[in-house]
Amino acid sequence: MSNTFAETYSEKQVAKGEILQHSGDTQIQAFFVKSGLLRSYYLDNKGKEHTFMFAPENWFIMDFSPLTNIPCAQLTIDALENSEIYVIPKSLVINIHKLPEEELKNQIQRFINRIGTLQTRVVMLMSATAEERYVDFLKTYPNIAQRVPQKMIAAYLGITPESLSRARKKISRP
Amino acid sequence: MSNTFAETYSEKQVAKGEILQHSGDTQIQAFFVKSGLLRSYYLDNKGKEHTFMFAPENWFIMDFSPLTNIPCAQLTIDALENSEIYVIPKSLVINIHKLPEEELKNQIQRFINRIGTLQTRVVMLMSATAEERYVDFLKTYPNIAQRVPQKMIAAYLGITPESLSRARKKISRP
DNA sequence: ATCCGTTATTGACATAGATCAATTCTAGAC
DNA sequence: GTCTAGAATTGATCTATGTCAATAACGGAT
Repeated sequence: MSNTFAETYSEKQVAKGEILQHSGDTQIQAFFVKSGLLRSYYLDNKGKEHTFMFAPENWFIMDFSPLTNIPCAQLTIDALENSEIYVIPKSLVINIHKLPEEELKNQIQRFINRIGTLQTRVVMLMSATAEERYVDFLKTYPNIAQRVPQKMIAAYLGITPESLSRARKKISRP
Repeated sequence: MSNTFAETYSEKQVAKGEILQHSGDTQIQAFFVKSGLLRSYYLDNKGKEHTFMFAPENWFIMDFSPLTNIPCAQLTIDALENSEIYVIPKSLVINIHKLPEEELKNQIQRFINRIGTLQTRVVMLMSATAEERYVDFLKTYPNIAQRVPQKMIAAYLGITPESLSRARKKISRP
């Protein structure tokens, strides 16, 4: 990150299990993961957790909905490992046109990448079976699969832990 | 749109059924719908169409994947109605930092809105039943439901036309 | 208005994945 | 090391949604 950018964020250590943002919060921030692993998830009205994304080293994570016409955060963000993070104020995300040109370009590219990732995710959720989605997940996030509990991967794929267990079994000895 | 912005796009009339971008294209553009209705969809390896999005008046539509590390377009974009559109070159999407400040802010907000919309879509696909997703669709896009064939709505919701037909029946007389 | 091809509906049946319940496994606390 | 709570696996069902097939309803072209 550029120096100018660095002036505006704050550094923070978070312990495994710590919650950085609650669903319903109106104050929101973005988080950049220097080391460790964060996660965002959606808690549905039946009390079920749905993993929205994992953020390992060098990833940004934030809930964009409060920047649109939705008033408060839909997602909860927590730490799956002890992590070193940068906390980036919302104003810096909204007013990125005030960033130095280099950082502005980076931020725009990050937006585009996020849109691309979500596009692929939507397409996968609509067209692929649970097993195919799991294989795709392994390919896309090879280093994450070992670091998070399987039930959270299942919650990312939109299936139950039981179904994921069966899919894994089927893949290991087909 | 600002005048400066206007210098760079071209206007175009497209007839219903016309294809503006094929999956596999390496040359990509963004389209702004002045009047009419465009659609983007993903064709899976079983030959099934999955509606990615609808773009009625005043919407932008484009396939972002070729702006990430994916080399060519994953989506096909076509016209569901005779439409008047602006064709926006890729360079203008990538180099938005060269836009006048006002238009830059608008474009950033559009990116954020798109991310927010996709976030909600992913959450819905993972946590809601087919019927719930349909009800949500009607609420979110009330004016589109009447204008597009139901099979395309089904393809947007990730269900079959048959299932949508049954869901509709159930809603009309529960 | 009439045709014809596409779209929507309906029914019967199949299946992926969910749910519930019972073990087994594992990692952290002591 | 041993305990213990949560995580993962496995088995037996259940259910939402898909598939296949047949009919009905549109809607554009002539």
